[in-house]
Amino acid sequence: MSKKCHKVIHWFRKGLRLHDNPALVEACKDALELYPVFVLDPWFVTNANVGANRWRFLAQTLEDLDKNLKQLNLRDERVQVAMDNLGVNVVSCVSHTLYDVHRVVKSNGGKAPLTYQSFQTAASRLGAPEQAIASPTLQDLQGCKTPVHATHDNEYGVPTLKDLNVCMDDLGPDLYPGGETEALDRMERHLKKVNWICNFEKPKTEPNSLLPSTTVLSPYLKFGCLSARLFYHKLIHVYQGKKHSQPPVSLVGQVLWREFYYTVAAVTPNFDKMKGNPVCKQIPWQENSDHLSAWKEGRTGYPFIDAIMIQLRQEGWIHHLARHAVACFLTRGDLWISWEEGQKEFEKLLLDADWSLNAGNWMWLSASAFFHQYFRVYSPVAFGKKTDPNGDFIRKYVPVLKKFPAKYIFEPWKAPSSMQQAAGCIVGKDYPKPIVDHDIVRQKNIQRMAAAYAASKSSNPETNKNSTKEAPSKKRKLDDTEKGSLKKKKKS
DNA sequence: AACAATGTTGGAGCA
DNA sequence: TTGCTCCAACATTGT
Repeated sequence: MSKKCHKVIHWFRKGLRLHDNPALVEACKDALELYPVFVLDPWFVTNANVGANRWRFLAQTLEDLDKNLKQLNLRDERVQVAMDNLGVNVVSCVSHTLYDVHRVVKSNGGKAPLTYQSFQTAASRLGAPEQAIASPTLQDLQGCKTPVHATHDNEYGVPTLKDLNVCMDDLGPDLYPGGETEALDRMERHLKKVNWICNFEKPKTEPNSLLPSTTVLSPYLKFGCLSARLFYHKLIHVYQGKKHSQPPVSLVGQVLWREFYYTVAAVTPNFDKMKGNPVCKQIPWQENSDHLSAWKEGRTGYPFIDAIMIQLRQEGWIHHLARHAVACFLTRGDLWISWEEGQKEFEKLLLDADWSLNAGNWMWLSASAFFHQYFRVYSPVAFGKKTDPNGDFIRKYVPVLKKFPAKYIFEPWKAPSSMQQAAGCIVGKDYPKPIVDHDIVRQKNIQRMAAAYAASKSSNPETNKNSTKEAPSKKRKLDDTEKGSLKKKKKS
């Protein structure tokens, strides 16, 4: 069948794995000589927004990939070869997402789906996602050599963190090692918990547990150490014949959220910016470098927010709802700073930082797109108490506060000074006072959001398809009372 | 055609 | 303790 007559380059870009890698299998079929390469652009090394933990994850992933490729004897022949760029045939395959996202857009009438439901409907018209394919085997590679120079490892081997100029002091504990091997192990460990898989509902998981309450497969999906299609079908297999949760809250639903953001991002210009982004509400955010650095460095004076930001910096992963809390705080909730600033910091520090998801979720949380109920504001005090009334999460990540009693640990500035003294932490000296008064700025910012929404309506009414006539505020009040009475009707 | 219902994930105050 | 209201939105689908 296979005609092993070509010299083939397999360019590893996203799918840093052997399993479910159709382009790699395709390459193996045809290759007399195979050159698997991963390109680390020197420009990228200098300029990319990548923190130490994320560099380490990538280096570990490349090490693991290199090891797995070696097991396929993909580098056992050391032959001098002259590369010939003429007649190179490029094969690229969809395997980073469940679907070809452009087909999903087409299925949605050529428009980006702006709700999860419309995305789901459009995607389901395409049928189930394709099955993941097997890793290439030694059999597949019979008759194929991978010529390398004797100096290969020195010149083209996996770079060390030192090569990458990573600041070793910035590295936190190595909780989530990179690589396909770890990804598959981690997935299998979770798949064994059948009841947990079947009952999983994302909004019910905890943002501030001491151990992650979710799978933490996101970094592996981001780098392609794990195939989304493989995870999807493994989940469907566990569900077979059992009652199980449904999208959007289920685990399959989480993979579909990823797909949703990939789909919208693929056809939306300037998706990672406010200006020139047709789906993004234009909001007059303000700059405040003091507040921004306090947020980044975990010095806002709100222990729940600060603990999350410190966990992010140290460990490179925080729970989805913790992201909600700090994102709301930075933008529409408290600091009124552009979501683009938060996006940059997440991109640098999150192991799972994924362009489409990062931008999409920041727009969601700042009520700039997809989500519009801007009066739903997370309290930096109350939200964390629900799942961690004792404040153990805060005690772990902001240890200066650890001696405060539970009653005050979410708002230490309210503790009597004798208690602050006993705890060995004076607020304003050993731990900052709150940089804003949440109860006050919350009100003010809701008003600002209302104004921004109203402005976008009047300046750009044709984006609203059926707004041929203006909706004056009196009319709006009428709608409100109608809504209220309807709610009552529904209940009775 | 017009209108109703629906949607991952808020919180305070009050009965 | 639970459930409702207020804060006052938008895209999409169903009737």
